[in-house]
Amino acid sequence: MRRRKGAAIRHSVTAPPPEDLPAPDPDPSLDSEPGARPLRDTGRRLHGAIANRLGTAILGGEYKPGDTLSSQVDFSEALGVSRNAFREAVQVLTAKGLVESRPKLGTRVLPRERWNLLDPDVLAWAFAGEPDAQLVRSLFELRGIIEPAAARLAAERRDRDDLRRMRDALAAMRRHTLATEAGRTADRDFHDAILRAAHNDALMTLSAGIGAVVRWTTQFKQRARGLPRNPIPEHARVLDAIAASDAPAAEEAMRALIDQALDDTRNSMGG
Amino acid sequence: MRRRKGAAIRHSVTAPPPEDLPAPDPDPSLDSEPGARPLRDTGRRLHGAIANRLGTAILGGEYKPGDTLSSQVDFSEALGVSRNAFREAVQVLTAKGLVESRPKLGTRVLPRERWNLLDPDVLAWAFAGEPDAQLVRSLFELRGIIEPAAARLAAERRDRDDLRRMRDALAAMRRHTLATEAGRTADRDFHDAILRAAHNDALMTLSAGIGAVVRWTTQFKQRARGLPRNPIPEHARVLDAIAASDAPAAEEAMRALIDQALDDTRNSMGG
DNA sequence: GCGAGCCTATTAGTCCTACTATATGGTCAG
DNA sequence: CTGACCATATAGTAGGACTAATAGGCTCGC
Repeated sequence: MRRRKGAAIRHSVTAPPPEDLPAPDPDPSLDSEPGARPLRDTGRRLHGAIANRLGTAILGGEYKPGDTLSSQVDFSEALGVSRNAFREAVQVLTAKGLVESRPKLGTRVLPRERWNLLDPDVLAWAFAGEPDAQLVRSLFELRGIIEPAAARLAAERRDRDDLRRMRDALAAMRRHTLATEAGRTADRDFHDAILRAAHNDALMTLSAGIGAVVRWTTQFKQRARGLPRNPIPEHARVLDAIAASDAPAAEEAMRALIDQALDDTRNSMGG
Repeated sequence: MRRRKGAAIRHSVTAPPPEDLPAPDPDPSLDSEPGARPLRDTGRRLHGAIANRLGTAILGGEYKPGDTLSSQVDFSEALGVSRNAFREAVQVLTAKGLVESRPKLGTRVLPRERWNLLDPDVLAWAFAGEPDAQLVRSLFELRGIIEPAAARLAAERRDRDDLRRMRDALAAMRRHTLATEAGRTADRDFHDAILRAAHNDALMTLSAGIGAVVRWTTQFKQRARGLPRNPIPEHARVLDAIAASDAPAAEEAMRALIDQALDDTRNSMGG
């Protein structure tokens, strides 16, 4: 009886005390009825799964800034997890600036400007539901600021490894197309390689966030229209300029690339 | 019948480590050595204080990427806190990309590129000790990319409130100087107001990080030399351009401002 | 001798329960 | 009306017990 697939959250396999809780949910001892709340699929560790759920709920607007969550006792009980696991999830959200907890006041959702929108997890939560058009626009604008500058720096500082990474990624983009998951990953790798090639730790930190944006918006474009435009030539132009150490050309090529992507995204979102 | 705790002793009132006495830890062998470490001053809540301590230790190079921390049982015991509080601190660090925990492997410090360097807390930890010159350079480079672009956008989009915030901040900078804490706060507020005036959520998120950099580096400059240069005229030029909706001038003025700040910082760091 | 696979020891993960600290809001004395 | 104080709700901390995952050693078959 060791292997209990995904169903049971309770650890105690021995029969729980019969009357210790009213338990509206039929605490599945052996039936894997996920009707209530899976809660495990969202992440491997339990507190991570809870953080994911809360995070997507907040980013999805289910809880708005200023709202107060149910008390930790009630909420953890409602989820069927220990208060401990729930608290650790809250710590994660707190660390990302989404909520704030104080005794007697409870746990409240912070105003948007406190959110760490560029945190990879937060971005993933933001794109878990329908992406907010306003947010996508903001992120593209940020890309339009960061990436051309990064391309310029990359043209000045790239080393052999940087170029290899970029070439590999571009080749992978050619092989698979952006219609495939592998292709989108390659696209993200390409942009990531450029950020790395700038040899700037602060920029590299943004890579995770920008990579997420690249990936999600690309997927979104694909879903909306057929194959918008072939993005390979634009990418190749950026690569060539960086390989040639032509900083102004690299910056300009990257700007063109992003403008095109923004244009396609705008069309597919009707904005 | 596993939990038969009925006979548990009713929490003896004899407090084990009472208040004023710092409770000389019997065995300060492992990770914490001097018994007189308050551990509460670093943050209001205990797990926050632990996170601060660990974060500064990691950012300060005390633990290097790949290192494994002592086991949670040992470490929490060495700190004299419950494993619970310690675990919550670890969750915070995990959320910021500093460490990763897995059973049997323990808690390991992640490679630098996984760190959320732009997280305000992480930046604070980075500047808690001697700032790494390389990191400061990276952050200034990022400022040089972000802030001129933000100033350009601000010139196009600023509203009445934005201008008021900027004017107030500049006035406060004039009143107090950068030699005072209030003056540095005003400096940060000025830059923050510009980021806000760009009306871009993603940029606003960077405001917290950039604000921290502004503040810390300014303080550092002050400590190193007397009064380097009067930065007010440069700031005023930026404000004027934004007020006049002159986007190119705003961008250029901001670029000049940052170049000057970078120059001063470089001189004071000998880099 | 050597590799596949079981075994074990270690460590994080989860749960439970009880208690403390903090902040709000209402109450009562002055 | 005002201020101090108490009641209450909620997060914070503690410590103990059990579970799950897994690296590394050990056994055993080949």
